[in-house]
Amino acid sequence: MSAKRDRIFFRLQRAAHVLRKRADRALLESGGITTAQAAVLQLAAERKDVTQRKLASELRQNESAMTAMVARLVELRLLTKVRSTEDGRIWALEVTQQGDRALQAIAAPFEEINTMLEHAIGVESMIEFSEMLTAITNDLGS
Amino acid sequence: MSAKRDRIFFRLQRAAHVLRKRADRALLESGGITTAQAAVLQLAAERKDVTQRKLASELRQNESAMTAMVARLVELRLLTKVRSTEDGRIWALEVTQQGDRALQAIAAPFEEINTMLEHAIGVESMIEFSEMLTAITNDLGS
DNA sequence: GTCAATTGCTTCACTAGTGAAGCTAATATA
DNA sequence: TATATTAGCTTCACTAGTGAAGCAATTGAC
Repeated sequence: MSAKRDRIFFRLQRAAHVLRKRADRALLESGGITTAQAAVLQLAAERKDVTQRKLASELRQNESAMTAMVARLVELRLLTKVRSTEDGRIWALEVTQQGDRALQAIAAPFEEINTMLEHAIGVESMIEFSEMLTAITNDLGS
Repeated sequence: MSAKRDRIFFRLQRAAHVLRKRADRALLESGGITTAQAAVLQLAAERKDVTQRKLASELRQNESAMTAMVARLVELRLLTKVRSTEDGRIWALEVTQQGDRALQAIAAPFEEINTMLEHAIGVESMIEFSEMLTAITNDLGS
């Protein structure tokens, strides 16, 4: 009984892990970036005036994780980091052309992954599934 | 459209991450172990003759991950690792009393986490949710 | 029975995260 | 207008994973 309930947690972790492993391989091959890097780049590309703090809170991570991630992305020349003129604590982050190209390169393979996901859980259950995940994030998020 | 589909992947990752973070804090406080360590210890406790290879494949991880994880667990005196007499490549793993105690100590807080999970997604949807996750693991698992 | 292939594990360099402590710039408060 | 507080970021030591390359023990093919 308890054994079975325990399993839900691990089942979720395992599914997420398996999926990420797959996606990482696909994205690395096509665009040279990981899913974690893609998440940050995508947020930085679509939002204006992103700070590391905002990225961290959106991704439910520590600010220290963003420091490291942004450093890697800058090193890879996918992102630039310039001190803001308005606030001396903030970094103005911007996706480079190379960053944009990487995002474009992963679009198709990412679609494929999502199609596989859709297929696995059934198209008609997608919305419900999505809502469950959002509920978990909202209820358990810190 | 594509933007919305992308999000499913990240939603799953975010939910898993949030959940793990919570559980790690709870288990560390009560039993001094992480969820990843709990997963390995629990498998080692309930199965007989586990090898690192079997653990790795069950958890969908690399064997190198198990080498490191088992080393940490041995260091923490939660697991013992003795060369098998039948096969000189295999390690006979065994959960120590301290390991058993840790597993007992996390049982209740783990139940709590699962209750919160159940609450978030709705009790009546648990089986369906569980099946979706299993489907993902099976379909996408390497 | 020998030798090639396979199995089980390890090592290495790497990404990606946590949480605690600390530093500097900006903002309130008195 | 000082000064205390807060906000944004960084550093550090750590866990936890990947994937490639390699090594020793076992097994299979002839």
